[in-house]
Amino acid sequence: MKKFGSLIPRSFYNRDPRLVAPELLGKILVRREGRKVLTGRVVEVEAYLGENDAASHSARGETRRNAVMFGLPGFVYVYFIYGNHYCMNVSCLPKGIAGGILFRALEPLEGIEEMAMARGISIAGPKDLENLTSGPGRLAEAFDITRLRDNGKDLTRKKSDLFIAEDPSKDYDRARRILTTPRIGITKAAELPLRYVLAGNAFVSGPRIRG
DNA sequence: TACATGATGCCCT
DNA sequence: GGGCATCATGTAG
Repeated sequence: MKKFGSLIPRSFYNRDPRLVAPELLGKILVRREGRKVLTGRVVEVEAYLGENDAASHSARGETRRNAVMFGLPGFVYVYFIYGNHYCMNVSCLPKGIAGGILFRALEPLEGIEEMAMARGISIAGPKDLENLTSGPGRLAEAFDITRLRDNGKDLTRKKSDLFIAEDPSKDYDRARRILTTPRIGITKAAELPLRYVLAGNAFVSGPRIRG
């Protein structure tokens, strides 16, 4: 049985992040580590816009750090935050127009032992599994996503060691329900409802959301 | 060159 | 629920 389906094409990302973000839920993030494969289902994302979004890194124009957000859609933007954590985004909209989506939580599927190793924890119970990739810093650490290794990488090439694919289990796709909430951990434009989660999913970060 | 700040997570109460 | 580690980046001087 196939673990992940067809690759998501660049045209998928060549739209407003507010349209791409909810559709990204349920897709599969794939990391190749040599012979091993790590996969996780996207269960929580946040949209970040361009100039009209004060919370976005691209709000004040292009710099060397945020250049990927202004480039072609479907590329990885990784930044380092709070001296401790990496966060992973994918660029949206055509070249020259900023926009992107932050990956906030995954449901780990394959390579759970490798992820736990990367996180420096052991899985002793269901709570440990739920916390494995629940949060932007956590999922980046579990998938060994760093700025040096992954920033600027093309997510739409299957030969890449990092890409996004369809979820082949259609039953899950049918059952999904999407919830929209304000974004987490920001001070500017905090009221905008640009966070998207799969309702009721145990791997969503933050307080439990019933659905 | 210096400094303030942040799209977080962990540990302590 | 709150404090804090820790550093790349951006902006000011």
